[in-house]
Amino acid sequence: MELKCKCEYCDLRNLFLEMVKEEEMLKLCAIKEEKNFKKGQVIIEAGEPITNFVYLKEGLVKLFVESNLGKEQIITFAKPMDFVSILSVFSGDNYQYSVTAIEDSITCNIGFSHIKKLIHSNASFAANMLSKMSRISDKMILDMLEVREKNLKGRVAFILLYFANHVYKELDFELPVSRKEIANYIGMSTENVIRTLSEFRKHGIIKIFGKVIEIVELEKLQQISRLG
Amino acid sequence: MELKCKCEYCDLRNLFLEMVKEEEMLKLCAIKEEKNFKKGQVIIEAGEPITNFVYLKEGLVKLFVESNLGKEQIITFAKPMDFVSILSVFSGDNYQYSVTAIEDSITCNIGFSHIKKLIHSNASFAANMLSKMSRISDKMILDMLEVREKNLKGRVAFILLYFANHVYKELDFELPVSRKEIANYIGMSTENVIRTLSEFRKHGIIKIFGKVIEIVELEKLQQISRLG
DNA sequence: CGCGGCTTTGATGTTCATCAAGTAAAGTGG
DNA sequence: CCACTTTACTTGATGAACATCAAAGCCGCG
Repeated sequence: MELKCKCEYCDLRNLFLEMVKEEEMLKLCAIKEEKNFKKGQVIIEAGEPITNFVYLKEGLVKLFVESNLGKEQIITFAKPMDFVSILSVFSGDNYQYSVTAIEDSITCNIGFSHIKKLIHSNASFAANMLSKMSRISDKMILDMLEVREKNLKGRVAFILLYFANHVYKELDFELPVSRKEIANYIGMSTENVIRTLSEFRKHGIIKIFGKVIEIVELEKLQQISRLG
Repeated sequence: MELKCKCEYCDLRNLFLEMVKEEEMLKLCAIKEEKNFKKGQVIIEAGEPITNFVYLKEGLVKLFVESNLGKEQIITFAKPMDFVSILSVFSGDNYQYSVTAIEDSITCNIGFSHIKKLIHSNASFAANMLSKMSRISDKMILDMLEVREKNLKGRVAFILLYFANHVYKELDFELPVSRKEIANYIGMSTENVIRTLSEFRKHGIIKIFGKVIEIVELEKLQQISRLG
């Protein structure tokens, strides 16, 4: 059988567009645009008008806003198959959050007007979107609450476990973020993030080779995250 | 003209069900159930299976979760016309958050299966829901971030202004929440919330009569909230 | 009336931010 | 490729912000 469109085999299709008929799919496939971003490049700038519906196909990104005094507040990280733009996409005309690649990334962009049309004409698609959005917003809120109730050590342990368990699925990985970015995510100072990492190292809980982290005592780290 | 259903004049209808046709409306009207809750009563318990789609018609409620150690973490407050159940409603089979009345409240409940049917058959309704949900989740997240970047005084000022500006629209109002609940919302200790209120009082920024608060120096309070 | 929860204030200690200073790493222009 | 600049990282010292503990008054409620 001839492959009419690469999208047919794209995981994103299964995750987000499963409710779309063949015919629609081909149309979207023709319209969609893939974009490459180098580590550090801006994908979406808060305040910009929403023109595209953006998925992350490969890589890793951070969502953040700037606080009153220009300090970056990281809301969450997103992996492939996570949304990138979806949260504010339906809420207004402008993006509420900025998105930046923290690893080389590829996005799949679909003109927003097309998605809008789809939603207004295909109830199953809309329902599906609703449920996905709901799950994502739930998760983000629960995550923020979980982080908030922890102390410094607990928060640092939490983010290490996040990368180990949910992103890389290895105990040995290269941190895609700077110490400062960790600080901006967990809401603590950079110095104290570093101090805590050093402390974990001194106690033999982790090993540090620059950006590379190896979790040695997983259970201890989990315990710190739970109780902290 | 004969009034077939009280819902025709309900504000909720305009806000949430505007996309529904007359015929559907009458059906929902017959199905819907209004419930009264006294201050303090539980409306939704986290973990319960989702059976109803719940709006707040009158009153004031708090949404919260229990942290690991049984400590209440308040996520947000909801006024009439705000959602109550909508956030987790589409994300899974169980409520993720608990909801309790902090003032005498009336909810309008619609069996969830009916809403589901509507969403799957009426794309405009689904699209409308999507946009409302998106706005709410955006607002909640931005609020949480805003609170997080403030210090103790800034946070207390923020919540006073929230009640004054968004809930009661008066500078003189009765706090519907205990000091402890304020603490659980802004993520600080009860004692320090009290201390801060006392300090505001000593500085002539507010007056306190038990639960009743009068904001005297609005601009100062706004300044504290901004800079804090 | 008396009990338990809410409120208030003070005293104390911990946690964390900030400041300072130095090293390492990474980008930049010649 | 090297000097230069900038940015990231690290550690220590200090002080501020905040939690916690303790004790007492208050209020509502059975």
